[in-house]
Amino acid sequence: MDTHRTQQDIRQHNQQIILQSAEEEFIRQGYQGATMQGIADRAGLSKANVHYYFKSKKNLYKAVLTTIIDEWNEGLVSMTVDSEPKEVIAEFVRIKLEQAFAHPNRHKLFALEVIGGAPHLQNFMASTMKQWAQQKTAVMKTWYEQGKIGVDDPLQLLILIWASTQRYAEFETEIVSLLEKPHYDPQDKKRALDFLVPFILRGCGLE
Amino acid sequence: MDTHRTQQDIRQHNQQIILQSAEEEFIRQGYQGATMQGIADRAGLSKANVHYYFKSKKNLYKAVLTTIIDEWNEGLVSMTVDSEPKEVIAEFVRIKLEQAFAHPNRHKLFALEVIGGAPHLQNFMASTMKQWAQQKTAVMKTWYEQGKIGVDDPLQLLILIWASTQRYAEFETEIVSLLEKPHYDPQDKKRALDFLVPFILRGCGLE
DNA sequence: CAAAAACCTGACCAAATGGTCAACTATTTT
DNA sequence: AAAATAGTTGACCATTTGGTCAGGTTTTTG
Repeated sequence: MDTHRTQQDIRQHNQQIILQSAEEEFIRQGYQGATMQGIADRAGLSKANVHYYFKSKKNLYKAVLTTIIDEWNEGLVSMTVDSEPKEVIAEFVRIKLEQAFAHPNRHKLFALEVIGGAPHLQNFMASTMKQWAQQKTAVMKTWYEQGKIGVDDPLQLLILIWASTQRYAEFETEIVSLLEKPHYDPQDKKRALDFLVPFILRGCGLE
Repeated sequence: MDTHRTQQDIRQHNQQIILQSAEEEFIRQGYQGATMQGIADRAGLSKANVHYYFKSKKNLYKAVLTTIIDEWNEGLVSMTVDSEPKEVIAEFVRIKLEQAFAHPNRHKLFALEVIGGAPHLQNFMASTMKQWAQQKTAVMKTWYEQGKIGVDDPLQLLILIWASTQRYAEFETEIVSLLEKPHYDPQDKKRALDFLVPFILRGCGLE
């Protein structure tokens, strides 16, 4: 039918569909369990063709992980000593929850990596993530000292916010089962948001 | 040296060391990635001997999962309409956090299963866990209607408590990295507890 | 103490899988 | 339009791995 796809289109399309297929296979089967054949089938390509775009399984896996890490910086709340804590924290929870519902698979794969000891993420966690966390906790510590917030251990707060938002992505299977639905519907994100934001603000002694 | 181990001792010891080795291998490598040879090596037994005790890899994996599910019921807080919400919730958080620090591997494996779609846990999640959650949320709903608690969506609260406590087990790698330590030390559990209990109680509008 | 039962293992297989490559087709360039 | 470049694939291979089994050793039983 469309006999005239440019090579650019072909390349872009195939690379993307392979990455997406790989992401799902890696989540469902784990790194070792996922097969190049399975990824190829899901993508509707031949196994050899997948190898044409990604030299090896490890190479493909790293490409998938890179996508995830690149996304990590999206929508990071700017947080300074002069910001209004209530606004910043609420916005942070909102963004994290948005991401969790928008890209559950990426959160799942990230979680799989961390649980398995983060063999491919050590560099990222030891540098980017650690620095980011240290900067944020320093600001929050100042807030505490100025009496603007009721939490004296900001790292614990950060862990709780990550945990409570990302949970909706990582444990989708469990939560959806408890909700007795096959999938999330838009209301579920709203329910989570309407619960989490006030709850966390109260926890912080705000509002 | 100890030439006179009874067969009962041998059996018990080997089964246990195999289960423990398998648990670690399954976490580190995933189900497919874990090899019977690797499990045998870690246990200090021959591969054939592992097969002597557990007929197949799938069989061994199910045995490991069963251990985890059996433990699930340990220390479940009794929660009735007449209980004092503040006490019950604080105790629940305490127990969950205790379990997370005491058995991180089991939480990790459970999480791996759920993230991967819970192929081996569907029965458990659809029956035991769902019924338990429904019973607890019903009680909390009554608390809310009686004005004893400031949370109107108990399931969200349950999810948050699970998420924020189990996180310390599942994401041990990440948290330990942020703490700049090789392992948790006893103070870390205390820090988590001292943060979480008051935070969650405030979130619930208690205290 | 000898027969039975339980425990243990090296050697071996069939199946699955990551990866390669020569040859083929489609697109782009000159 | 033909040469060059990029995309595609079936067939093939080396390696790994779950699982088996005959025959061995140790413990228990009568």
